[in-house]
Amino acid sequence: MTIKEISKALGISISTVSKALNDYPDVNPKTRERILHFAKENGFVPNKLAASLRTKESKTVGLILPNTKNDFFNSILEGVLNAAEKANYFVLVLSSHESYEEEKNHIAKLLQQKVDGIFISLSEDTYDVSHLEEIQKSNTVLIQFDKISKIIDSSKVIINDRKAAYTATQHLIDIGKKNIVHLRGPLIPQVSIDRFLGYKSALENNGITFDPKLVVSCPKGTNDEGYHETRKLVENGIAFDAVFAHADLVAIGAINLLKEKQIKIPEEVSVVGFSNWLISSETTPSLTTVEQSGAIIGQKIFHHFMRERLQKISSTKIEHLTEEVPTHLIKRESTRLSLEN
Amino acid sequence: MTIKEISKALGISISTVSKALNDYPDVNPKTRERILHFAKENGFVPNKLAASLRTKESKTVGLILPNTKNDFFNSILEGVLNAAEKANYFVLVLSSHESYEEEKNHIAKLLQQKVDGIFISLSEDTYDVSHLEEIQKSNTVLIQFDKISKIIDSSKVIINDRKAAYTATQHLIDIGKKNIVHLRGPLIPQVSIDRFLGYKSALENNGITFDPKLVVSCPKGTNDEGYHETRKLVENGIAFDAVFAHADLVAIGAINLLKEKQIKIPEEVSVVGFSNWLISSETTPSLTTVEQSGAIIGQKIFHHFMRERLQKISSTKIEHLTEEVPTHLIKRESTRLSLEN
DNA sequence: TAGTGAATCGAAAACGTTTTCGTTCTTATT
DNA sequence: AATAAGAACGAAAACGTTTTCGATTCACTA
Repeated sequence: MTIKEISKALGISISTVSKALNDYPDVNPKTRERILHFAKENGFVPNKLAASLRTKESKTVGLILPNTKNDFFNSILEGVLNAAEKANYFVLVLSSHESYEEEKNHIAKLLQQKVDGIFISLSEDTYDVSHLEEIQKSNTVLIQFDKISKIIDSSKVIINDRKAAYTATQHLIDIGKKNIVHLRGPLIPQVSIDRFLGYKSALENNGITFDPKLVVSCPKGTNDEGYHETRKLVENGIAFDAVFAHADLVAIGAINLLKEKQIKIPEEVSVVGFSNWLISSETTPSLTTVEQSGAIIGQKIFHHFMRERLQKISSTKIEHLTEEVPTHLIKRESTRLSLEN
Repeated sequence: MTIKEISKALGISISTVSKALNDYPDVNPKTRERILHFAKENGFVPNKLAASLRTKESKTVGLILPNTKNDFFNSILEGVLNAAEKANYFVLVLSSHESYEEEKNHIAKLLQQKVDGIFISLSEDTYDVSHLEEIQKSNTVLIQFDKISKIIDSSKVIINDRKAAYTATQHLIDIGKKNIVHLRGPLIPQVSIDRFLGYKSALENNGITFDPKLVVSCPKGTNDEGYHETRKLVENGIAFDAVFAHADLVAIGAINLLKEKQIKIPEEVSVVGFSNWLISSETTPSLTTVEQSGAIIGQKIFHHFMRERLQKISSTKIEHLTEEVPTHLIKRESTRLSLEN
C-alpha cells in the first residue's frame, strides 16, 4: 500500500494524496477527508525512507558512546533518547568500545546512512580527529560531549572537570586532610588531565605541596584497579589520609582495600569518587562523589543539535557553542567526620 | 558526489559503476579499479537510504526497552549492539518508559522507518498486543524478550523466572529459613507472576505452608519501596527470617531497613535479590542474587533475528523459537551463615 | 459580460540507488 | 571464414516519496 495506490484507488493525483497526508493547505477539506479515511482504513504506512531520500532529512541522529557498561553514559543515553523522542527523531546507538578504529568505522557508516547529526564522546585511544572533520565536511551537524577534541570546532557539552575535581579536593582539605592520594585516569584524555589539574591546584592554593608519589594511574577505571593500587600504596608504607579517585568504581575498590586493612573510613582515610553511579549511595560507607547529571547532558546535546540544525535550514550563521553543565559534590559517609556532625 | 557523477566523470554507465562498487562479477578488473580509485579519491560516500529504498532492506533494527535506568536492560542493549555491529546492522534504540501508549507509538514509527526487525520487552502497562500483530503483518521480524506476550507467536528469548525464583527460594530453605517474605513485582506481567509462582512452589515442595501475609508488592522496584514495605512488616510484628525480593534494588532497600533496625543479616534475616546489578556485589553485606546475563540475552535476540531473516529471504519456512537463557544463583554474604562456612 | 483572484488540483521531475536483460565486442573453435 | 560462446557493458525501470509550477475551476466584482 503506497501513496500511488491510494491515488489510483481514489482517482486523485499522487501529488494531492501526498499533500493531504502532509497537511498542505491547498487541498479541499472534503478530498483530504476522503484520503485520510481511505489511508487509515487500508492501514497505509508511509515509507519514511523514500521521504528522507527526497527531502534529504533522515530525522535520525547517531550517538557514539565509548562504552556501554557505565552509568554515566547510560544516563546520557537516556537524556538523548528522551529529547529525541519529543522532537520526533530516531537515534542510532553505537559503542566504540574505546577503540579508535571502531569509532572511525561507525562514523563512516553513519554518514552513509545520512543521519542529520552525530553525537560523540571520543574513545580512549583516539589519537587523530580527521574523522570528525569528515562529519563536518559532509554537512552533518557534529556535537561533542564529555571526552572532546578541542581542536575541532563544534558545539560541545561538557562538565568542568577541573573545577569539579578542585571542589572535591577542597572538600577533603576542609575536613582536615593533608596527604591526599589521587587515583587518576589514563594519561591522554583531557577529562582525566583536568581532574588531575583540579586536584593539584586545590592543593597548591591551600599551601599543600604536591607529592607525585601520591598520584597513581588507574586507566581502566575498575574496581580491582582501585583495590590493587591502594594496596600497593599501603603496603609500601606511603602515608595518606584521603583518596580522591577519578571514578566511583575505583573509589569503591579503594574502600574495599581499606576495610580489609581495617583502616577506618572516613576517620583515618576519607574517600571521594567521581560520577555518582547508582552504586555509590549503597556502599558502606556510602561514597562522597561528584554528581555529573548525564540526563541533563544528554538533553543539552540534543538541544544544541536542534539549534544548529535550525540555523542550517534557515541558512543563518551557525554558532558553535560550548555548554558547561554544572556538577556538584554529594557529601556522604566516606567523608563525614563525626566532629562535624 | 553520487554514483551518477562518477559515471559522468569517467564516461562509464551508472550500472557499471554501481556494479563495480558492489563487487559484481561482470565488470572488467581494469574499469573496476578505475572506478574504485576515482571514488576514493573524491571521497564518494554511498547513500544507503537510496539503496534501502531500492532493495527493501534497511539493515536497521529497532530495540524497544521498557526503561533505561536498569542494569539488566543496559546489558541487553550492549549484547544487541555488539551482535548488530558484527553483522553490519544499525540499531535504533527507544524507551517506552513503561507506557503502553509510547510503546505503540514507537512501533508505528519504526514500521514507517522500514526497519528489518523489532526487538521488544513489553511495558508494564501494556494490556493489549495488537500492535505486535501489526509488526508481523508488515513482514517485519519480531523478537520478544524478557516481558513477553505468550499470545503472540514470535521468537522469544527469556529466562525461566519461575525456575530461577524456585532456586533462590530453595537456597533460603536450605540454609534453614522457614518464614520467607517475598517482595514481589507488579501484579500483571508474567515475569513477576512467574517469580512469585517459583517462590510458592519451592515452599510447597518443602512442606512449608504458604502464607499470603508474607508476600507484599513492590511494583516500582525501587530502593525506597523495599525499605518501606519491609519496615511495615517489621513494625507490624510479622515474623520472618528471610526476604526474597524480585529486584536487587528492592532487596537493598530491605537490607537498609534491617540494618537500621539492627537486625542481623544473614543470621536473623537472610536476603536474596534478583538480576545481579553491578551494585549488588558492593553492598554490605553483599547481596545473594539471581544472575540473568543480559549481554547473552541481547546476543541471542539478534541471533534469532538473523535466523528468521535468512529464512525469510530464502523463503524457507520461518520457525519461531523460544530460547531460555540459563540463570544462576550467585551466593554472597546476605545468605552466608557462618555455620556453613 | 468580461475579467480577476482565490481555491483546488495534477504532471512531472527529482532524490540515489539496484538489477534485469539485452547489446556489443572479443576470442576461440571449426 | 563463419560461427559460437563468453566477457563486458549500458538502457531503463523501479523503489516511494516531495514539491514546484502551471492548469483548471469557480464565484464574484466592476
